[in-house]
Amino acid sequence: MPELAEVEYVARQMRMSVLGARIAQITVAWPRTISVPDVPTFIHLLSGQVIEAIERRAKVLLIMLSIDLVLTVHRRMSGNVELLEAGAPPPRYERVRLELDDGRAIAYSDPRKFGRMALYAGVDLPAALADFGPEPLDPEFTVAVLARILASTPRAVKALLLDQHAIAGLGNIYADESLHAAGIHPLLPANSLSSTQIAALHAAIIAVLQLGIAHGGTTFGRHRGFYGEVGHNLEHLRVYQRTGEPCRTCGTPIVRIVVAQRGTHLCPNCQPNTHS
DNA sequence: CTATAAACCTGCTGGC
DNA sequence: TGCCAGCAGGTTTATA
Repeated sequence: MPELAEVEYVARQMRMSVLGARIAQITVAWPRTISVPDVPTFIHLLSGQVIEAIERRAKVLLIMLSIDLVLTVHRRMSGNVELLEAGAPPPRYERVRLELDDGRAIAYSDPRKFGRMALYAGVDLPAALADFGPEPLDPEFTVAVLARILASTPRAVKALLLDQHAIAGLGNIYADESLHAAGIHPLLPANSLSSTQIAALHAAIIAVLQLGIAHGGTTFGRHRGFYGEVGHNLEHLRVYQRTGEPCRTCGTPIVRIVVAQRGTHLCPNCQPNTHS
């Protein structure tokens, strides 16, 4: 769920509502949520910081603070970042809470406890984010860039799309949706795709992500927006979690296979296991 | 380099 | 209704 589209949507919401707010008090209910630095230092450094900007890289939310500090949040499988109005009850599974000096609070909840927060000095941020591939929605992500990534390996194309070192921000949902929209079978070797297929995949990745953002993300399970609301992209998905249901393009039942240890959904008619 | 499995965690679903 | 196995949006690390 929290893939690029979900993180981007929340980042945009945060820009509308918490820029300029000061963090007054920090509570850490599950210490392992904080990967770096240690919890006492984390709390000490964060206290009194003003939220100056909100950005995103891959699936990581970046909260830029005063005094050249950056708070990063990776929600992994089940994390949510939500705004609590003054007096609002905490969400279930709250792991970290940032109380703002205006009475509101930013709550991080995460039932599975996989998500992580970290605090970096600005100078250390580039190194922390260095291993990500290009941003799919950045103008620099051209067909030629995608072609070069695909040509570099014989791995299954779906496995490559999930690899954050290759391309940043795609997860299981949007990888499946991108491949369906492009008419490409997930098991095809990445370096076997035709130039026509590469161009189709490039367009599909961008379209699928932009649609996901426009719909407020895909709530399959527990993704929530910054104001606690569900995203509506689930009803627009064409293959993900639709095993056995008719393809919205041709009516053929959607099939589920396993690729790179991940459930993978495809239309065997729209996504033939061949090139051209 | 590539692939696979396990680990980190808990909740939910489906089968019996 | 109740219990249990298996599965889930992600990433990292160890092993082959």
